[in-house]
Amino acid sequence: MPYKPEHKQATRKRIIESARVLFNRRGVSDVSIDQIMSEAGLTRGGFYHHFKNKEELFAEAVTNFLHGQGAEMRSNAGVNTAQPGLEVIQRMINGYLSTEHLGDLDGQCPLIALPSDISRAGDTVKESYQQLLEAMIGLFESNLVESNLEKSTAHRKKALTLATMCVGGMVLARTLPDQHLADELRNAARDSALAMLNL
Amino acid sequence: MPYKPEHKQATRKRIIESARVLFNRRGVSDVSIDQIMSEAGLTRGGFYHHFKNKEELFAEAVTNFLHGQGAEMRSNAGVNTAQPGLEVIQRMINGYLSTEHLGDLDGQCPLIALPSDISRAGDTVKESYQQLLEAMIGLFESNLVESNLEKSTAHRKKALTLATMCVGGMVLARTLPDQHLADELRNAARDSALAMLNL
DNA sequence: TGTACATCAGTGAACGCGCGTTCACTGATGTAC
DNA sequence: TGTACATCAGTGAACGCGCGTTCACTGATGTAC
Repeated sequence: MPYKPEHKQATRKRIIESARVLFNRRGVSDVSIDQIMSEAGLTRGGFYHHFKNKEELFAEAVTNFLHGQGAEMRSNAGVNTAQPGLEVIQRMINGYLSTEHLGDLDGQCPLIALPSDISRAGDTVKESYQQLLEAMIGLFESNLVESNLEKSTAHRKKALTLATMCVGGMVLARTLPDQHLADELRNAARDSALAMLNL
Repeated sequence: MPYKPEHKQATRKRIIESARVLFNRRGVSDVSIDQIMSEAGLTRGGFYHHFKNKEELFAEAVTNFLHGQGAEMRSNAGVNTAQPGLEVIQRMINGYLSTEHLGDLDGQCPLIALPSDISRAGDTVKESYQQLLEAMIGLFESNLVESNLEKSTAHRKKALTLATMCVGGMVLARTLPDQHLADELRNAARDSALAMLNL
């Protein structure tokens, strides 16, 4: 038997990671399989040994973020390491709406970089995207529950609103040509989100 | 002199309107100039008598919404006809985050349909997009000023946050495959936005 | 330990196709007389 | 009022190009002996 199973696995990961970065930079339609494979140090022909088609790769790229940079963002907010509570939410909001995240074109959350691409993609992609959003909503919701006395339906609504503000603020900030307005909007979203925590 | 000047103007409008609808449905990259011209009842060759290139048409399509359907949305909220005040904002939020707006793929606001396309486009497009967003922020801001006693910096921040919630809520709702979650999120955004008005 | 070999990850030429854009043209129009 | 004509909006064939995908192949690998 030629090559160990890990070898193919590792190549596959490399293609997904290359795709994730290029999609984040230029969108799905404007990045070719040639470019993705080349960025991964491979040639185009090999692509179909790893994926059924471009759409499958797209879904994998979103899922990859969920378990990679996304998990890192949640971990930076203190999930699993810190005491659960509003401080975890606070760190997540500050991180998500930060200047660093806005500037990190390669590492940014796909919720920000690719909403239009995803709304036009197939169900597999959309489900990956939904999982990612649900991870964010879940982080907010569970850390609200532990922290104050509101009813859980109110918590749920608050968690959904916080997710809307985080993603919405960043999507708009990324799109505006006027940097000052972009910052103003992002800061307003962040402050209003933090204000909802009643810290 | 052949044809009246209005004739070319009218054709140009027809092309822009055709583009606006098709872009809304399928995005900019996935709609061809052939399809746009054909939808407008013309053939591809004539396109360059009206526009420098596809990008210029994109910018025009966004601006067209601002003065067309967008103006209609603002007018439905009661701008210029009703007493200025929180009720105008309330109607705008309810309309923007409505089931009707979510279902209106052809007539929807480009802020919702095309954020990713715009973030990758040139400055002309981005400026058209910014004008559209500023119209929304301006509606919120000016109708807050007339209505209560907060400081104007607080009004500005609130207007920016409301715009984030409206656009963010709809962008996310459009992208989620689970209709129930999409509705839940959109309703949460709407309720939280309305709650900021202290009606 | 050394070698022959089966496997299959990766290669790169080729496919048909639709794209954005160009251009020589055509023919409906409004005007000058 | 009727006609000859200049204009230019609109046509459609053609361009080079890069796309997603297919496929016959090649050669590095781990294994069997």
